[in-house]
Amino acid sequence: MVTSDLGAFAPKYQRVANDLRRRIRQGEWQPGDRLPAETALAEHYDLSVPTMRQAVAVLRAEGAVESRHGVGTFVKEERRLQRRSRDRYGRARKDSRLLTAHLEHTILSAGRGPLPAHIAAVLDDAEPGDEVVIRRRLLTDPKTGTPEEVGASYVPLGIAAETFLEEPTVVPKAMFLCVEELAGKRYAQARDHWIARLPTPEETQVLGLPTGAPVMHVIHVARAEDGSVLEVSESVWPADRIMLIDEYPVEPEAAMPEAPSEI
Amino acid sequence: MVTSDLGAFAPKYQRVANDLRRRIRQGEWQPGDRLPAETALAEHYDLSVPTMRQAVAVLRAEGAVESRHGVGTFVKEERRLQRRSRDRYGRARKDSRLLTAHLEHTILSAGRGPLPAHIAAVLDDAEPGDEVVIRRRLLTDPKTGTPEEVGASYVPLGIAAETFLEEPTVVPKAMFLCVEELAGKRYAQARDHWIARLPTPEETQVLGLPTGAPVMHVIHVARAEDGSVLEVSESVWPADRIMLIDEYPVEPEAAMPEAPSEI
DNA sequence: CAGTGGTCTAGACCACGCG
DNA sequence: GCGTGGTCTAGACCACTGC
Repeated sequence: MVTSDLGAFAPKYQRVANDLRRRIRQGEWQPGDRLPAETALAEHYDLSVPTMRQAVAVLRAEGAVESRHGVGTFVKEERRLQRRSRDRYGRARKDSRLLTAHLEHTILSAGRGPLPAHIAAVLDDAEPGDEVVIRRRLLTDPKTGTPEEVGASYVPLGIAAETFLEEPTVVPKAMFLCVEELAGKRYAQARDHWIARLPTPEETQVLGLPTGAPVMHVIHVARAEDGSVLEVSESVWPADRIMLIDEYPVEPEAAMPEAPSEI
Repeated sequence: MVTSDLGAFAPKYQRVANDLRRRIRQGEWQPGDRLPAETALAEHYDLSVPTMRQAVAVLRAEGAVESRHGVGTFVKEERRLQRRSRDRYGRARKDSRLLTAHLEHTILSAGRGPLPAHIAAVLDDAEPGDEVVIRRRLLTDPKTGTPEEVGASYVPLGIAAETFLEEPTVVPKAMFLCVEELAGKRYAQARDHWIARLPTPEETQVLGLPTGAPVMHVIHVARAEDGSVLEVSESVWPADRIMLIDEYPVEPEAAMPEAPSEI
């Protein structure tokens, strides 16, 4: 395979961003170290300051560095915490990589409100604007104070109306156990919708994201055996801090080998 | 709940980006429509052209608009194709939302090479640099010519060496069936690792991504009953075109309700 | 106070696609 | 040729932090 001349004619800000990325990976600056000031870097690379800033902005959006206004630009530690999609149901709680137990849970708001359109879009049996109980939460690393996750739960009025789920306090036990008790039904099926995107302005603010940094967004729909929705829960994480894990058995007898596929 | 004054003191380029986003959502410009030229927009919003460009760049990274050099900036259709994480094993092939069957498969390269570090990082039983058979693929929408997915498969030498998997041609049937035949073992367990991030320069080029647009990256590890790796497959999609779906049964008896959790 | 990054301007020049 | 977006420059001014 021929190595392409990728980048030979790339714009300056990209070539410089690539070079900075390489120097960081090679350990020229360690996590926590401050990079030279943008004016100094601009001089070193023989660039104007705005173009140099554009190069640094690339690394900032990637999560490789973090800029603190008035202080400097620092190399970030590359730590992508692993999280299982099904941790919410209590399995694998003993796994040391589990996150949420270490995080501080805050309820941003709780009460009735209209079902957002992006939630209704993944449900066949609900309309945007339907009144539901909405609980918005924020999870923060108590050690660093860093916001790690922002999310919300949507519970049908028939289950949550006039209950403690309308109160803005952390629930006494795992959320799904509360809902099971109130609904009188057991969780039976789940469907997750995983999206990567850029954050909304609100998310940028709440999560303290740098401009251009993407987020991972999961909408989790839980239903009872009879198919009725018990709870919809959505979570948004800064993309550079998370890796979502999904383990499952393969059932080869279900295979239908008719179509060639490289996947 | 009090509506925050978010954006009242936000930078101009953000306020203008928000306004453009709103105008697009309200249908002032339909998908396919061309936005006014940046100079015209700059005049309308009483901004300098560079700042106006910065605002447009936000929408471009979000996937809301697409700029064609020398032509103009156009509103993109919001279509997020749904794809099941486990389609590769032939289930749900009848689902009309399944993607890969409609796509054109191209083998970019096939042959032996070292296991990349980011793949070894999710395996307990392999080291970066281990020699494996690597098949790199590109999936393209034949109607539009748009690249929709770039990816690779990594198969242990013991299975794929001296076989047709080292040839850069599309395999005659589903990949996992080929590997099962060659290995003499059945696929039994799978583990997926889902990451959202900004693309590498190579991915930006191959997928034709605008600057700042994120990608979704999945590493799929398939093992036999005895725990040996049969195949590792990774896929990268432009984030704005995909929603990954994961369905699974909930087993409430596995719950361990000891820890309060809002998730 | 000095140094840093964040925003914004004004304008030059180029590359691209189309008529 | 002309209008478009893509890149780059030079510099101003501000906001934030830490000494």
